[in-house]
Amino acid sequence: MSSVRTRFAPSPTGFLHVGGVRTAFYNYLFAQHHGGTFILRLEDTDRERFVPEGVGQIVEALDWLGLEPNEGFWISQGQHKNIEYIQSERQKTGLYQKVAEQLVEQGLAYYSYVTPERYQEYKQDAAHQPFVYRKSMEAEFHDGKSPGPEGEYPIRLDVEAIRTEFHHLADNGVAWHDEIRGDFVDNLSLIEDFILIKSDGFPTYNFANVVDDHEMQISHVIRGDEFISSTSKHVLLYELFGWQAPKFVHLPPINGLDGKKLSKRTGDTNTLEYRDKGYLPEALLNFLVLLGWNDGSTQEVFSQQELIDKFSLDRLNTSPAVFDPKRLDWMNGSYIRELSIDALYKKVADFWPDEAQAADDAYKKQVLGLVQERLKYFSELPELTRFFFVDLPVDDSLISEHKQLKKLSSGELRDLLEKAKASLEASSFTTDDLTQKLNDLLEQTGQKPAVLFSLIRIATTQAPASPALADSLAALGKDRSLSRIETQLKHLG
RNA sequence: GGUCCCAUCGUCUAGCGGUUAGGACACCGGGUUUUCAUCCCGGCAACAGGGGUUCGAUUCCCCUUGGGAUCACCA
Repeated sequence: MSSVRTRFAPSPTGFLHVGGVRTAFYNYLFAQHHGGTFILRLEDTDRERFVPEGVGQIVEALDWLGLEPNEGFWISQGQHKNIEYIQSERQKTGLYQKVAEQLVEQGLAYYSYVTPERYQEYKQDAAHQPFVYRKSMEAEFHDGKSPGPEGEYPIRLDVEAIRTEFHHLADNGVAWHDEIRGDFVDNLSLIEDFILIKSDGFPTYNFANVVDDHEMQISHVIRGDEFISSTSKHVLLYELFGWQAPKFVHLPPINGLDGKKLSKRTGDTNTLEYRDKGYLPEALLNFLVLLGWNDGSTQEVFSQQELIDKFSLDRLNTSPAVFDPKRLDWMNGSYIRELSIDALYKKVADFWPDEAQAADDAYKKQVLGLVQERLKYFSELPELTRFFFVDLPVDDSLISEHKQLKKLSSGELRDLLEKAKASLEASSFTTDDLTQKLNDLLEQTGQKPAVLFSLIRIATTQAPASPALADSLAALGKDRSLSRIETQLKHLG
């Protein structure tokens, strides 16, 4: 077993963001590539922003994507599994409190009396200058009470104390290495006395993250680059505890088309919306993996196994990528086209138009086969196939706006349709025979396909677009095709 | 404002000192006996700017500009 252990550690403050999916996937691929372990940990220490449904939504999305962890929290049949990977559960064991109090005993951390409000005032006063909070500022806030057992006051790290006790940190600063961005170093004077345990007894991200990554023996922390600036805090903690820090990889952000952070306006951000619109998870993943990674070749479409085989940190990009929905559509369409009809049929089960309810499987499969190549995502299915299941009202604009047909008089149109009707009445309505009959009709009328076929197509579908004419007619069948031509004829008067 | 990150076609990207700067998406033409799509062919389109280093910079260094992150009892 490889010693590579990665983790995805979302916060249930809402749904799973597609940007988070890319992060999860990179963690997953890296672990799989090395035969390592991919872990899911829930970071729910912020009880104020906690969204109860968030937990289920995150797992639902990961499950849909097939990113089940090798280890860690999961929900199976409504049951929460491995809750020891949930930080709020871990907090109940007193784990974080114990570690923090050890630091207090060592004189490296202290109970802090400053209120958030007063802290903000301090900051305001320090406008335009760097502001770092220090223990020496505590004196004026001490109300004489001693800290209660419930953690009435938060615990802060005492950086000044660290400076005097850890000379190498005082001299060299806190240094760390990012696997794709190189070396970083922060002077201790830049690191403020940050909070380890909040006054509600829950650990902060900066603290819990370190304790848990160490306990869970995480080898590689692959996360968004918004954490670059707080990594020195984490590394400082590892140094204090004498723990070996994991390797760090900070991913660039994913932006929307407007160059700003991906938002509702530039594309859906909720992963489950992609499922509901009918995107294939493997296509979404393939699209996302290329937003910041490539194998150096011109290959665009990768199977999951290929990605596992080829994924490596050194091919990761450091610059931001823009999420282009059109490229996703292309990717999804290409995945859809690769599917067998039977496989595709199973996947689109929930996307048929209401009118298809009564249709049998064989017919729906036939229709599906005709639209497969033009389907970009499944929720397009109704508009693409409705006319196969129900007679649509005659739409005059289809003819009046047709660049060739609009030149013909209704008499000429009627004449053509009558001939078509007569010809089709003699057809067995197999695709081959229909093709034959249609070709004969071309000769008989002396018309161009653009005119004749368009007219028949419009009369029989009443749709702006449809699959190849002979195929569509064969699927519709003789009765339906002829009756629709009849309807169009009557409409032309 | 302090600290930090980033910078090749509109978009995703290849490039790791010498290339006609390549591919893909999108877009625009053309072809495949109608439309839309698929597929095929073709086209449009980029090294942010300025200094260095070098025989030679898209590539290495610095500055400028632009974009972004962070400066919470959020993660």
